[in-house]
Amino acid sequence: MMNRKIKKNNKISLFEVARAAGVSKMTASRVLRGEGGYSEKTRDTVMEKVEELGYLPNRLATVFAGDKTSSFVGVSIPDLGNEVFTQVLEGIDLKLGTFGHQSVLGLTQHTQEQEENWIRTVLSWKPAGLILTGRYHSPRAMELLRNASIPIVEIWDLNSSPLDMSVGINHFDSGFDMGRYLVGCGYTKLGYVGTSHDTASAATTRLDGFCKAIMGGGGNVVKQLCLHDTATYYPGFYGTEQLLASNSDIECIFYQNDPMAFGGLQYCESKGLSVPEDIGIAGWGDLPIASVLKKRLTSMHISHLKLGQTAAEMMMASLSDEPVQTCIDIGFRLIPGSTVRARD
Amino acid sequence: MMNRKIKKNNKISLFEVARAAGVSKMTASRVLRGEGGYSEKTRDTVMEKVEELGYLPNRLATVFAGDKTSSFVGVSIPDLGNEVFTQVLEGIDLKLGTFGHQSVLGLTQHTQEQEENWIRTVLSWKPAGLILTGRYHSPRAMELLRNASIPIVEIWDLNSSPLDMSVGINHFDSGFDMGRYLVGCGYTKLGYVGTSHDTASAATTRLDGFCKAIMGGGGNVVKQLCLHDTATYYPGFYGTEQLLASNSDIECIFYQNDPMAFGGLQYCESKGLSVPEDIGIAGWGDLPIASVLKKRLTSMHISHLKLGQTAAEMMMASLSDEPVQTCIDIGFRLIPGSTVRARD
DNA sequence: AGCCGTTGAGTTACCGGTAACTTAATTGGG
DNA sequence: CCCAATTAAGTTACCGGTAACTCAACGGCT
Repeated sequence: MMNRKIKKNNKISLFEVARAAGVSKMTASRVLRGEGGYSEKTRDTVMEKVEELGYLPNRLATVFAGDKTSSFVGVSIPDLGNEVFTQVLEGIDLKLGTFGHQSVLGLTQHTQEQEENWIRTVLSWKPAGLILTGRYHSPRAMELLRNASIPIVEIWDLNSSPLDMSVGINHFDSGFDMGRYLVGCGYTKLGYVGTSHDTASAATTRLDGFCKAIMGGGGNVVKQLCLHDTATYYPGFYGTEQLLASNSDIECIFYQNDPMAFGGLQYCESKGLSVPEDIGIAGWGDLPIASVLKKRLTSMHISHLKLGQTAAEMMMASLSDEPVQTCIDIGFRLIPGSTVRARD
Repeated sequence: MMNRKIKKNNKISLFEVARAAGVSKMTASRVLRGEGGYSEKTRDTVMEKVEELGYLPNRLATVFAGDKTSSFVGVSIPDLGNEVFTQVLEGIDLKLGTFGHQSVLGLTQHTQEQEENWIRTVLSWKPAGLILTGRYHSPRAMELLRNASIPIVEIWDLNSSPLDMSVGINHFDSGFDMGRYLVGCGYTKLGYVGTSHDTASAATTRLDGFCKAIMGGGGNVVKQLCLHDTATYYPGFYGTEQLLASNSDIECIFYQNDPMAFGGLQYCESKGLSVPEDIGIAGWGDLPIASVLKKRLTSMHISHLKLGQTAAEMMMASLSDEPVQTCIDIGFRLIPGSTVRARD
């Protein structure tokens, strides 16, 4: 460790710079902010000393002094094991970066309790704004958010009456459309494999929409399997095994996302089941892996990166008091693929 | 937008709480920090008012006042498109969270310039420490880091003479071991597909180790393909196509990571090439996708999550002045798999 | 010459906590 | 019963910037 002691030495604050340059703190401050009100000679002297002393501004002081907000944006994401969210996060962070803002990460692990704790903590740092995944928050969190009086973007799950702003897709509709499509393909006995064990989640909303479409189309969602696991490859694999073991008459399976669907595909292949002849497989999210499969995976395309970027843009617009559309639907697009029967 | 105006109203600072409770700011401060030096009655009154007024402490002020560091830890990661890094980041953030610290994210996009800019910005927030991916930083970044006098953990690429602390693996050795293993399988004409176009990267170091082992074993790395793309599925697919188009005699391909290797597998399957009969495929990283493939992918296992957690633990230990091992090797384990020929 | 506007500064106060010190009230021991 | 030790507070100053104000010097114009 090389820390601690040095601290007292390298306390190069604006004052030290100003003294070295033979001016007052205020003048140095003005130079650094390019505010004007100083001669060229003074500016050069100050900048020279800044360089010489290796002065690093203390933004804490700036924010604190001005009683303004920082250039932090708090970003909460359920987890990073799900590629969907990492893409969204990447979109957010890169876009925020272009505006000189930083993301403070919060992994909620799909619990409102963790989210609430994180919100409380991050608010104490006076962030410029918050970007939250999902529309469901604990009552206390809601109160904190309402009192925070900073811009808030709720992403992922489109929210027609957001706390402040919202961008995402209508998950119910996306599930519904997939259901309707599969019904149109002639399937009547469907199954579902996912991991959400929570009514307040987008995946559950998709499932609701899916079921409605199936029922409405005269089909039946024979079994909905919600595993206690993360939504990735292997749970898709063994979830499929479980599903088919108890309900061998299922004709087609809808998965929470593409990695799970891929796990299902692999299970089918390992058991000699042909897709789509013996069983149909439909994913959700249209993730990069789909690009290399020999059969195009039936899925639902969402522009994750764009979603994140849009969230960041809304945040920035709101911070600069530009007019902002409070609710943006990113939309989705069904990828017919060839892992389900062709439509009649 | 519901922001701005309210701000002036809800400026509930410690002073307001203290006044409401009929005590001084200092007493309220003591109560909140549980420092002692107050009666039970006073404590109850203060806590009641805190609750009633919805007081949220301003940590900016605390940090600023004490001239101490915050509970932020800056975490730089090349990108989030690579599952390897998202797992590391998840490990870091979850572990930091248990210590009440937050991650400030920085995506460097594999450039030292971006890293340097991010370091400068994040340092101005007086973070408690920094966790950086990689051992290569720009000269100015190095200077900033040395002067920062906060704990720094360099991860991913093990660094025997780190700035402060380091945790990761020896990439050269991991590449070497893979090379030696493949030579042992009887391969003499090897190929490589990756995306690093940068000498200062762990992937390049792996490739160096790989080449050394192959050469030393009497084999030959016929072609090294470094695409200008992100290291995921599709580049693995078309990279394989390119590689085989120009060098059809290659017997085995080593990939920068598992997703690329999977892309390669898919390419081979699409062309009717049998793996490992016609061509050998070796990945790196042992990512979740490997768990569902019908043939175990030959790869190199690294505990990404543990790497992240260890980094966070080292950081926390250093912050609490506990003795810390400055250099931790997380190690790797070769997964023989069955996508390369069996050893003689 | 006298006046005023502009330029290039400096001064003061403050943001919201906390360290360090002081002070008043209560308790306890000899 | 009085003085010392303890408890439960209050006061002051400060962290590092910046807003808002003040001030001096200069030059151009009538």
